Amino acid sequence: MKYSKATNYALHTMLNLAMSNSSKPIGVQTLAEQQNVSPTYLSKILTKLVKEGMVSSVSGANGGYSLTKGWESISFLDIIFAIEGKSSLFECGLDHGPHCQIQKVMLESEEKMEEELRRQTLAGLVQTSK
Amino acid sequence: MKYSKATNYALHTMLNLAMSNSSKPIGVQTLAEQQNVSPTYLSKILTKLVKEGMVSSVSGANGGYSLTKGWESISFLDIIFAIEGKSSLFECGLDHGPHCQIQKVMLESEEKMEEELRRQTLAGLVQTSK
DNA sequence: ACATTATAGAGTCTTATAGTCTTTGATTAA
DNA sequence: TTAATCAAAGACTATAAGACTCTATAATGT
Ligand code: SF4
Ligand code: SF4
Repeated sequence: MKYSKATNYALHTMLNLAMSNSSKPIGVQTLAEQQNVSPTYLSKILTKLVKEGMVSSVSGANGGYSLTKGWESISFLDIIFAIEGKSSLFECGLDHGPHCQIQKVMLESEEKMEEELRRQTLAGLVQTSK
Repeated sequence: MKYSKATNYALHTMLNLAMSNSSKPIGVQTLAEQQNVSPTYLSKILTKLVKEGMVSSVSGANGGYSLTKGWESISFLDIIFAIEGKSSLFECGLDHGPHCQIQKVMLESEEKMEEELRRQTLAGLVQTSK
């Protein structure tokens, strides 16, 4: 069980966008160079972030990607969910009702991690990264 | 990113062993029936648990598996680590030193989950499951 | 000896991840 | 209005991981 590389790329890209804070959008070409990843692949990842409303894109010359308003409060969890999906890490298939302790423990522990990931915002990341 | 089915089997098997608490070992055949999984596959999972010292096995007629002494304090995390391995969920490959905030956040959040999984023991599970 | 049961390894099947290539569509600058 | 520039979408391929299966071997009790 590992985070996908796509999640890694997404986190770094969001940090890059947040740091550069230029008014003009940044092209996928540039973003890709900073992480040794192919532009076409990164663009698929960026499209997911756009669909979640964290990033806005503009086509055409001088186009590219930029963070949307309110980016400061985007959390790690938001980014991770955008890429990995929102479903639980533990799924047994069956459902033996509310007395199932296994599920309870697994889900609660996962929730602890998510709480922390929700607490950490892009703004906080930028703050400590520069 | 999901837990593997093997982890699921391992957790259920450990619970089954803990609940049945018979003095005689239980064969993989029996353990497999309780979860609709093939005996040969479950045996591979059990072998991992044996190697971690949580379960002891005896070959031959009337053989099978049983929990080792001190099973009460085995945690969810112990079981999960035995199957999934102990490496971190987030690995970026590179290492940009201690000022890397991305890694810091990811690892700390993971640690929160593990704390909780460490707190939950087999004994506690049995207690609330019967 | 013989039946029973765990262990080990190779081998298969399926699914998910990671990535490429190509086409289309939007936008801007000339 | 045309050409260049960029994102979006989809089909496609490749690699790796997960989820098994099969067979052979070793240990143990009767
Ligand atoms: S006991 Fe709980 S974890 Fe196990 S199969 Fe039933 S619902 Fe799922
Ligand atoms: S910045 Fe941190 S997470 Fe990113 S590659 Fe460097 S060490 Fe890894």
